[in-house]
Amino acid sequence: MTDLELRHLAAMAAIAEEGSFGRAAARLGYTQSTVSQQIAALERSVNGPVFDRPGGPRAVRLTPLGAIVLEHGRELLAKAAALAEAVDRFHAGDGRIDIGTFQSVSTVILPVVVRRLRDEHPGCDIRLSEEEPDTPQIGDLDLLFYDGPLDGEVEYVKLLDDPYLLVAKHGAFSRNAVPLKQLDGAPMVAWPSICGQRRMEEALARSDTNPKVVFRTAGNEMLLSMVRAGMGSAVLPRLAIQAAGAESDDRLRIHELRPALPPREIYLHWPRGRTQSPLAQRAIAIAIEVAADLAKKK
Amino acid sequence: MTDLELRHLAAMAAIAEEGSFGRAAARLGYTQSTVSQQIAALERSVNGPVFDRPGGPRAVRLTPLGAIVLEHGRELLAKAAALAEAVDRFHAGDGRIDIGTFQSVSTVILPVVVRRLRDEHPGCDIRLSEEEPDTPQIGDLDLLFYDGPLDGEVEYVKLLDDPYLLVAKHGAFSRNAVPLKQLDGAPMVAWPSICGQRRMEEALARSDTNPKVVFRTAGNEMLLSMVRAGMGSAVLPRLAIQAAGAESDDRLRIHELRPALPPREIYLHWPRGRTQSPLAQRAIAIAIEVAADLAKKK
DNA sequence: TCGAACCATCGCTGTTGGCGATCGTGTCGA
DNA sequence: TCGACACGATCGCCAACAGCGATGGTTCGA
Repeated sequence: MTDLELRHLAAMAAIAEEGSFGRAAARLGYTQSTVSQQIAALERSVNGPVFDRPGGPRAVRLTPLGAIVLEHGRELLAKAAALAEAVDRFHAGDGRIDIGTFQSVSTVILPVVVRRLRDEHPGCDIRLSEEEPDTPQIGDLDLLFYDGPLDGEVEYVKLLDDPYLLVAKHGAFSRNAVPLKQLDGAPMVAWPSICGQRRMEEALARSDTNPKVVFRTAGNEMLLSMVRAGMGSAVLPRLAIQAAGAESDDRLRIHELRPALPPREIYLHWPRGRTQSPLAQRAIAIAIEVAADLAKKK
Repeated sequence: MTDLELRHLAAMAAIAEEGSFGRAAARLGYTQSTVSQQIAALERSVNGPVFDRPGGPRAVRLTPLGAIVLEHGRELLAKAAALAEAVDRFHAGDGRIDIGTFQSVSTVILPVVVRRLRDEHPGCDIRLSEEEPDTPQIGDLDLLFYDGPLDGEVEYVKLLDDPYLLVAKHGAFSRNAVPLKQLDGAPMVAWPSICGQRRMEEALARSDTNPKVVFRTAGNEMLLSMVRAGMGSAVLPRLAIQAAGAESDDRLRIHELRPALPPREIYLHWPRGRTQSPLAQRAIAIAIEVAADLAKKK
């Protein structure tokens, strides 16, 4: 079964269409004798003749066995062509890519990356999944955004530093730059304490600043509403603030912190030692570009 | 596209299932180095790695490209297996056969042949076609029954001689053997004058015997009804008489003719120079057997 | 009867498929 | 930390084979 060769089937199909070994050979770029031997080999492997050769200038003709072989053979050739085309598409950058992200990490970067990827490769199949917050694992993902470097079988790049800023109700703080200490005991709304959020709060604590967190949610809109309502202020990464449109809201004011907190770092991870698809490689490149643009625009 | 080989895909599938080049090699009956080279060749033809080799005792793993190749590859292998199975079935005698017959030629033989063929090969696809009476051609048929040998690109065997007998109303003729001359001017019912029928009537004429044909039809039942009704007698081949059940009808009597007319000869034809399917070969053999049995039973 | 258009076959050659042996490498246990 | 594995990659070798050109055998048509 595995001793039949696609080459032979292709020759057979060509002969069936041309009606002659010689013309088929010319079409395929072979010699007549080669094609003759190919068919002989094919006939050996199906254990019977596939063409009747009437002799003389009359066209060869499929035998009943030949009809069966060719019928299936054409399907095989079609599948082989489909495979070749799929491989070409893959190399051209189409295909599937699985991207993971944790919570709201990169609500700004990821959408831009996805859009540019779709623009470049309209046929590609981009799958996003928001991972559970407790187990940062690459798993079967091609790419994973996370606010910090991960351990294990991964490689990564730091995409950018995302500085923490204070969002407060307009008038709550008079200066543009707010001393950290001023937040000690102050009412705050915040993200759930996972990952980077926990690191940030630990950094606050190391500066003897312990705000009173009165509400936690992962929803940025909700947080800003709470700030506007006077529940408290919020310490958020700049990208999250921009994405939520807090800058253009007159009721809110963005302050820097003094001293500045260590910024949230957004990392892009991918499995180490695994061959990346061209699509994934492109996605990494795009993500780095987009991050660089964001960092430049400050 | 045509440079990929089923062998390589089979190796790839085995590796994907075994998780190791070596185990796959053992399963396929190859050496590890051979399998390694097969995959190398495959990777050359798809222009990229299909497995990541982590090194050490860890299992190899499909790359994204490999996943695509294997996905299509499995289909290819399945198609190849289907081809092999179809070929096997063909050699076992299943398959399609087109049988042609002219008018009522072999109303006895053909049904028996078909029944035995179906019994031997329940999966076979037997197609019968009754041809137009004016153009005896083999065309694309595998087998053709005809009452006489045909010219052209055919081979044939004579299956049997089918003697012409006289069917008359009981009491119309006193003797068992009726002299031909007695039919001269006598009323007769007969088949349409085609093929063997015309030959038979010409033989009558050569003996200066010109019956008066009062009715023609290809329907044997109809003919016998006419005979019973006293319209005339009928000269028919023995097989047709037996098939119509005239022998067991008290109102009818079967007579021999003196001298006997040259018998109807039933021939089986098949295209010359074309390879026959095993099924067709078997059908020919069966037809010859059946005809011999009929001739023996007289 | 010859020529033309076929396919089969033969000898040859460069390539390749498969093998055994060896090497490099990563993992895991002592 | 360091061998002892368990892998796949690679090398050299040999037999097999694919493809080629030339030749031969058939069949049909002029």
